Amino acid sequence: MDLAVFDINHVSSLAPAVSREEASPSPCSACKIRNLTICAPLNDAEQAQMAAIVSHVELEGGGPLFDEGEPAEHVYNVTSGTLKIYKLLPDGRRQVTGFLFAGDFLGLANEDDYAYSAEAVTHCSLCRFPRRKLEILMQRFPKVEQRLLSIASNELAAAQEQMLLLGRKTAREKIASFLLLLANRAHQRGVNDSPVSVPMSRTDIGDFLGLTTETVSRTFTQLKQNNLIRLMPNGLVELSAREDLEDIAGGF
Amino acid sequence: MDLAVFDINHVSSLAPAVSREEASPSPCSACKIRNLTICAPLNDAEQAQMAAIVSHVELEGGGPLFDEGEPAEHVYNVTSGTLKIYKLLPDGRRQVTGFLFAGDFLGLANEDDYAYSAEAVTHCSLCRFPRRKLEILMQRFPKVEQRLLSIASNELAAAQEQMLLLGRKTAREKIASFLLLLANRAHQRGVNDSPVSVPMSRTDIGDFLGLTTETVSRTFTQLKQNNLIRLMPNGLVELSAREDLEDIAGGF
DNA sequence: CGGGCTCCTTGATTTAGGTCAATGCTAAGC
DNA sequence: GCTTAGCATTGACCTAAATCAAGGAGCCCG
Repeated sequence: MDLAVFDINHVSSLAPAVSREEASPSPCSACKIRNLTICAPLNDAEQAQMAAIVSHVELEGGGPLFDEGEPAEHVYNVTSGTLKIYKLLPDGRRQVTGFLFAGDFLGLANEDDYAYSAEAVTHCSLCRFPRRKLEILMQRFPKVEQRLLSIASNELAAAQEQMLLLGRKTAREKIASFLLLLANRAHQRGVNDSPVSVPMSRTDIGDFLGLTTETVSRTFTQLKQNNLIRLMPNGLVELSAREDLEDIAGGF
Repeated sequence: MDLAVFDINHVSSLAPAVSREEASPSPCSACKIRNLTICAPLNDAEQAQMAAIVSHVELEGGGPLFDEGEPAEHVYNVTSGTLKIYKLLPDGRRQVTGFLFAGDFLGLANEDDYAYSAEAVTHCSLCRFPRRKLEILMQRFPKVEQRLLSIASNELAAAQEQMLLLGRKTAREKIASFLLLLANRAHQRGVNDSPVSVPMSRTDIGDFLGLTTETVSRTFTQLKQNNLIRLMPNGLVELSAREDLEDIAGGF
C-alpha cells in the first residue's frame, strides 16, 4: 500500500500538468458535454465570460491533479477521461471517495485547502477555473451558483448512498452496486453501458468499496460463475443479468 | 433490527408533529444560534421576511420528522436537541449517515424526494421552511444561497471523512473518531465538550460507524480500561486523554 | 524473443468483528 | 417496593473478509 510520502515524491517526479490559456474564439461553444457542466445554464455571451477565465489541463493516467491539504486555488470540470479522488490515513490506508467522469465537477472546498487528493485513472482533459475568479463570476451569474448547489446536493446524496454501502453491505452487494453505479453513470452521459467500461484497477475498486484487491477479484469471479457478469478484455464488463444484480445490490 | 415497514407503522401510530405559524413579532431576533443557521447572513429586515415563512416544530425523542422517499416539501434548521438521519436497506439494515445538533440544517434534496429519513434522538425543536418559498427568497437574497452552498460543501467534506472511517478504520479507531467528532461539534456550538454528551443509543452509534451494538459496547469498555475515557451517568463521556484518542483516530 | 514489469487471480490460513445468548442496570409505572 | 421494559454489557462461538503466499497473464522494452 502506498504511503503518503511516496505520493508526494510521485508529484515532484512528474512534469507539471500541461496548461495553456484558451484562444479567443471560445472552444466552449463546441463543448459536447456542456449540458453536464457548470456552464450548462449560461447563454453564449455569458459563456464567453466563463471562457475568459478557463484554462485547459491534460493528465496522463496516474498523473496527480492535486493533493489533500494543498491550497484549493482551482476548481475543475472533467471533459474526458476518468479520475479518482481519495483520502489517506497516516499509515497509508486509502479511501477512494469517488470516481469522476466527463461532465463531473471537482474542487469544491469550503475551507482553503483541498479535503482530498485527485489523480487521473486514465488520460484526462479538464477545464480549470481559478476559484477566486469563478466566485466573482458567480455573483454576476447566480444561475451558476444555483447549478453548483444542485451539483453539491447530488453529490451529498451520492455520498450518503456510499456510506450505506460502506457501512452495511457485503462484498457481493458492494460489487453489484459498483457495477450498476458505473453503468448508470455511463448511461447518464450517453456512453455505452453494456458492456460497461471499468477503467480502474482492482486496488482502486477495493479502496472505493472498503475491500481488499483479493476480495474484489474473488467477488468478480464469483459473479462471473453465477452468470451475472461477463469479464471481457480491456476492462469491459457485461452485465448479463441486470435485474438480478439490482436485487443483490439492494435497491440501487 | 427494525424493518422499514415497522418504521412506517411507527409514523402513523404517532401524533403528527406539533406545528404553528409564528406570531408577528419575530422570535428570530432572539434566536441564540442564529449565527450557526442559514439566517446568519441576513440583516433584521431580511430576517423578518424569513420569519414570515417559517414555522416551528417540536419532536419528542424517537419521533419521526420525515421518511426517505417522501416528497421533500420542507427544509429545517435544528434549534435544539439531537436528530439522526439514516438510510435503510430492503432487509432493514440501517446506516445512520449523520447526527444533527442545534444550528444544523437538513432537508437539502436536489430530487423531489428526501434521500433519507430523519428522526429525533432527544427532544428537539426545529424551524421549518417550505422549500418552494425558501427558493423564492433565495433568489432575492443570494447570500442565503451562498450560505447553503457553504453548508453543503462542509457536509460533503464531512461525508468524505466518514467514508474514510467506514471503509478503512478499525472499531477502536471508529469509536475514537466518533467521540472526538462529538466533542468538536459540541465545542463549535459553545457547549461543554468535557465531559461530552453522547445522547444516542449504542445501536445508533453502531449504525453510524458500521458496527454492531456489541462491538460498540466492547470498544467503549476497552477504551475505558485503557484510561482513555470515563463513562459517566446520563450519557456523558469524559475524554481523559484527548491526545491519545486523536492518535488512535488517525488525524481527526 | 526473453526478462522484468504490473496487475489479476487463486489458494491456505488467520482474525476482527459479527452472531447468538445470557445477565445487569436503570427508569417508569402501578 | 415490585414488575416490566429497554438499554448496555459480557461471554462463547462463528464467519466474512483480511492477510499471507504463489502463480499467471499481458505488456513494454532492450
